[in-house]
Amino acid sequence: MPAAPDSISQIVSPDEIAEEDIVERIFEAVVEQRLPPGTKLSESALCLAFGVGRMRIRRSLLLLSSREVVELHANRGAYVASPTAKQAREVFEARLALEPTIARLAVERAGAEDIANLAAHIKMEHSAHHDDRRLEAIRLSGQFHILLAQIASNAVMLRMMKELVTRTSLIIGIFGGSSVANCRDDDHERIVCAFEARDGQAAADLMTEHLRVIESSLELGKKNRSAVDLVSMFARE
Amino acid sequence: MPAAPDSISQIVSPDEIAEEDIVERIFEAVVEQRLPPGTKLSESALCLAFGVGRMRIRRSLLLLSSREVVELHANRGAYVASPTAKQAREVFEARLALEPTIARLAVERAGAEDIANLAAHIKMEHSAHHDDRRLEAIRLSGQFHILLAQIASNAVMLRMMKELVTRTSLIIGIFGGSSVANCRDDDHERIVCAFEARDGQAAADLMTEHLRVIESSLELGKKNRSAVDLVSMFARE
DNA sequence: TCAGACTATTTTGTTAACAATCATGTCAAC
DNA sequence: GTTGACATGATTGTTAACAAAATAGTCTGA
Repeated sequence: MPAAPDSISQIVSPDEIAEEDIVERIFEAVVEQRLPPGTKLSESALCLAFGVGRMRIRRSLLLLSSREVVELHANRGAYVASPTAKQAREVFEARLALEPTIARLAVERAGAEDIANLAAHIKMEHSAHHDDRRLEAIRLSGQFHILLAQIASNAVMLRMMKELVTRTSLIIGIFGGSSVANCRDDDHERIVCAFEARDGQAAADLMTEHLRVIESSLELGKKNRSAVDLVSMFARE
Repeated sequence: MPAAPDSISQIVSPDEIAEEDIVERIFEAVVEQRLPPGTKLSESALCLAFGVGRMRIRRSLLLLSSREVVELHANRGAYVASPTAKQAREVFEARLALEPTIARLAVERAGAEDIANLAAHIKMEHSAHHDDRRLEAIRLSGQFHILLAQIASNAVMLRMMKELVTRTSLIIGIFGGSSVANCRDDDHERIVCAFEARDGQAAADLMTEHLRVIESSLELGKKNRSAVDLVSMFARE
């Protein structure tokens, strides 16, 4: 019998973490490239890490796999996904279909506060980039695109974008040539300028160009990493 | 010791159904409106229906909820989702962002066989509509949009479209005025004509118009069905 | 020294029993 | 007769033990 059932209206019990949060946390870790492609995600380790039972971890991994951020191999466990070149092209094709529209909608619907947030975000990106805080820079770079989807106020597209941004981090981890950072924040700045000018079409066009630049900076059609990599690595000529 | 481990390369054991198949089956049932919004999906019933254990049903329901086709209420079970008007607008906004691009890509990539399949599909739609096989007509109508995504050869967008088409069926079930069938198959026919003319831009434009017509035929901004419905239903004026 | 088979341990997958919550129906009191 | 509390039944959520698979390690034999 509960002593004081006064305001138990907290949605979740305070000491337990929901699987949605676990999914979100792993998404973040992948975006920041703290979890590189192919990393094994053993159940026991995750149980320890999050302090929850195996069932909850199992459900979280299933959700992650349904978003194609982790691969589930039967009887062998869960691994951070390693997108193929084909999948990489598909992800960018989807982003090119979605994000210009998102940018246009976001411009139409942005309030003064939203634009202020965007400006502040750009500043944070700049300073992170300037101070060589690489992890933070990567995280903010992805977050910018999420922020646009939030301003566009469309939950469906927001969810899609979270998945696509996360997978893009994996793609950059695999196919990103050594020099490639993530997004050039100059591009982001120009997009914010389009916001301040209230020019939706310009924002959409800039976004299209931005995505094209990122994709073309990748070395698709090259290594697959792992199996094939070894073959070519030791090929004699 | 296996007697003949010769070609056990069947991916799944033959007598057991995978949760992916269960998800697919329920998707189909929702598309065909055999599972109306709000239908309770009790675990025991589904266990009986698919002849599998509770765990697999549980996982399937989790996957379905992550696609927003079923709602999971804690301690109360799973129900077929009842999209709100807001969600309906978001779904159509996402479709308007994705499907014109999909149509254009599909035209670019369609082989002779694909176009033949599309023509055959239109015929089936016509005959189903003519013979008043309503269930079949609805199913084919949604299938047309999936077929385009398949021809576009983009797994990411194909998965998104399966979700959006399924949710659209729920939306039509709730907000579709009495007269609204699903898609007018004339629209589909015109899109196939654009394929035969190899005119990607025309296909994209026709798709945009097609989606706008469907959305505008809905009665959004009206009933929510269920709770609110009762209030207004018994309101004295 | 290396290859192959065998054993042991770890890790994943499944099942079943248990606990908790919610819905239904009943009964008493006003 | 209606409202409230109460008890019962059914359904969901969780835990723990068990089974199966895969990996790692060891040993034997060329």
